[in-house]
Amino acid sequence: MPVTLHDLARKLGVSVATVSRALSGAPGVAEETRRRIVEAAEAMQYRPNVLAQRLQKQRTDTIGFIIPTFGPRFSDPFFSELLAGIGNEAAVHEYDLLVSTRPPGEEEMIAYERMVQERRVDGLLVVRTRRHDPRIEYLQSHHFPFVAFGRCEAEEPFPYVDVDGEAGMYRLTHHLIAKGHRRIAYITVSDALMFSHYRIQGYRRALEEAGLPFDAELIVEAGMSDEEGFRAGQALLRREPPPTAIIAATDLIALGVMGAAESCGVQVGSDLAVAGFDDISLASLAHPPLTTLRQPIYAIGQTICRMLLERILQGTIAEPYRLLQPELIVRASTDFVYPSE
Amino acid sequence: MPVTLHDLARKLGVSVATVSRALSGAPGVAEETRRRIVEAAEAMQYRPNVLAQRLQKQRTDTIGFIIPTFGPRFSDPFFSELLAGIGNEAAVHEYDLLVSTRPPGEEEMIAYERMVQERRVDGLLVVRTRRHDPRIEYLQSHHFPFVAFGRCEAEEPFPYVDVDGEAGMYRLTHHLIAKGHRRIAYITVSDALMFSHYRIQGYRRALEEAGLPFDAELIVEAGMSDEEGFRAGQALLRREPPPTAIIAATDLIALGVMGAAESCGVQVGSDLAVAGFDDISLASLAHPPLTTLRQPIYAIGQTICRMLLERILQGTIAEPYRLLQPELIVRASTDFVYPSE
DNA sequence: GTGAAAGCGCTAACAG
DNA sequence: CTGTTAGCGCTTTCAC
Repeated sequence: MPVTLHDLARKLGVSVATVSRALSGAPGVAEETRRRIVEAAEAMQYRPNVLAQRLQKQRTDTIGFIIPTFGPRFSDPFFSELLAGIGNEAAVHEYDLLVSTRPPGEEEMIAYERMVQERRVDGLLVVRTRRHDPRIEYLQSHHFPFVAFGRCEAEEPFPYVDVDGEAGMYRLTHHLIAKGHRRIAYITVSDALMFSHYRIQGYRRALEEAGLPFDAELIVEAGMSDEEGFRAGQALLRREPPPTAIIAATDLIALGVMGAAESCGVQVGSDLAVAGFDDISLASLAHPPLTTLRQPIYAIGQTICRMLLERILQGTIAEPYRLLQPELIVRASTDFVYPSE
Repeated sequence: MPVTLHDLARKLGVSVATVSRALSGAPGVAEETRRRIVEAAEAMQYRPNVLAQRLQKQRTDTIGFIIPTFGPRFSDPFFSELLAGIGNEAAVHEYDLLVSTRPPGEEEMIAYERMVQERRVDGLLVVRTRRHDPRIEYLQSHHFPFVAFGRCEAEEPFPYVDVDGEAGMYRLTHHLIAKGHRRIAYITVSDALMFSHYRIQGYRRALEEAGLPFDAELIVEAGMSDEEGFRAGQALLRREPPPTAIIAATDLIALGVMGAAESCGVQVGSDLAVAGFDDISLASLAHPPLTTLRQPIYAIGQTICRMLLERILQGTIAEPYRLLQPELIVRASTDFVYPSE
């Protein structure tokens, strides 16, 4: 049986109120009394019952993070780093982090409703936003504190951190054009995902500005895995004539493309340029190393967590809209000049 | 202001006890009364306050998972899949999952003490066990429910799921020997990690049984990242004579080794065999595809979670010690015969 | 400076 | 079958 405030109070011959005050550092306790209480608490190994504290305070001291869609073979190198950033930041502020998945076969919104309506958490982090995002609409309509990683096409503004995928892909495409490429293919993921929507726009803008035709044959949509990238890459390499460069919406997909090139006997880094987005750690170790756009995932995790705590604790966020610029990392997979036709 | 049991009771002219019973499905409520209550609850959008329920029941309905050591650039493709398994299983049983990291600069045990002593969770999942594991000793001494992924050299037995790394590496090494290799190098990680300890033992046993000498020159210790694998691979390839095969303790390391081979102009799949352990999704897409030992990570996550819930709910676990056999997946990185000397 | 007492919202024993 | 009551362990007025 754990020691309670009551036990301590009885032992010391004071009231529970005094003990509570002394331990919480509230004013109005004689220094001498406080000392005695703190000492006894130490000696008796007193630990507050967080459940009781929470019920009384009507706060959970917990933030929530609902992991976006999940299959058995979900594997995202990206995700662990984001979680590390969030988790560490939460821990620093002594907040618990509740992680939830959508149980197999369950509606996604149910997880959100549980969190919000049953008040399991004080605030939520939303990631991988969609253009029209019911989660965000729901949270807004319930005035529930949240911060998103990613923007979305919502009526009301909301606090977010995002990486400027449009600008990033623009610069990357521009880089490829400067290297002499004219047939630049693009592997996109679902346009319903906000980041995907922005990224492909950057690609299109760069083509336009360079006066290059937009060729629907060179656009393929794939799922967000290396396996899917492999398939999409193969499909693109069968085009006639084939592209001389392939941009993938994510590094994971780009790694799949490199596998596909290998399987087709195409040499990445001389016959074909390949580039991705994210700069996962494997990008620099691929053969050849992969050109990509780096986003500071760990720092983003920290930032969205800190912003959410700001919102919860102070009711407002000093700098609620943050758009970060990704850094173009040119590596051997694109660092060669393609001979002009 | 959310609707409480009290509000409902007053509205319906019954007592809170009756409402509580009706909603929880407890016996002893007239069918007609129950119907009225359930209807009203629905209509008024009643949601139980989980904090109050927990305080009263003295259970948190939450399990905890403390993520092992974490740097800013922590990135483990492996980990997201494990978390998916755990999270989905917890959700199915309506348990919350509390994920905690060790805040930067804090002792690891502090996170465990918080969880246990402040009763934030009903049980814990421990992963990446160490030979001598203070976390496990601590949990045992406090009689706190937990299940581990991995064994350890503890006095008292404890429930775990593990993959037989010794047997796996034995079979893999045997496979390489059968392919004609005689100089088989091994990249290990810290021997303090239980899985690492077992894996290298399988390698040694296979060498012994084949009558091959054990050459300390061919063993290198590395950290658990692709970058470290790259460095270790380079070091091994500089040996004189170099190994004809390299086994890495993990796939991530093996991928780094393949990068190193590339950088040294060594052809993996003909000059050099490389193999790993885990079967992460990138293994099959490497160039050439990587031979490895597959462990069913998602299923392991589900299983340790289910076992923990069994322990919490029933006090005991039907099958508390589970040792799974990894599956040897032979791919092109080792699937060639090395000419005998 | 300290104590008594009233809850936070819920469950469960005990009566009726 | 239903209501009354007593907590779960803590914080926080309000008196003294």
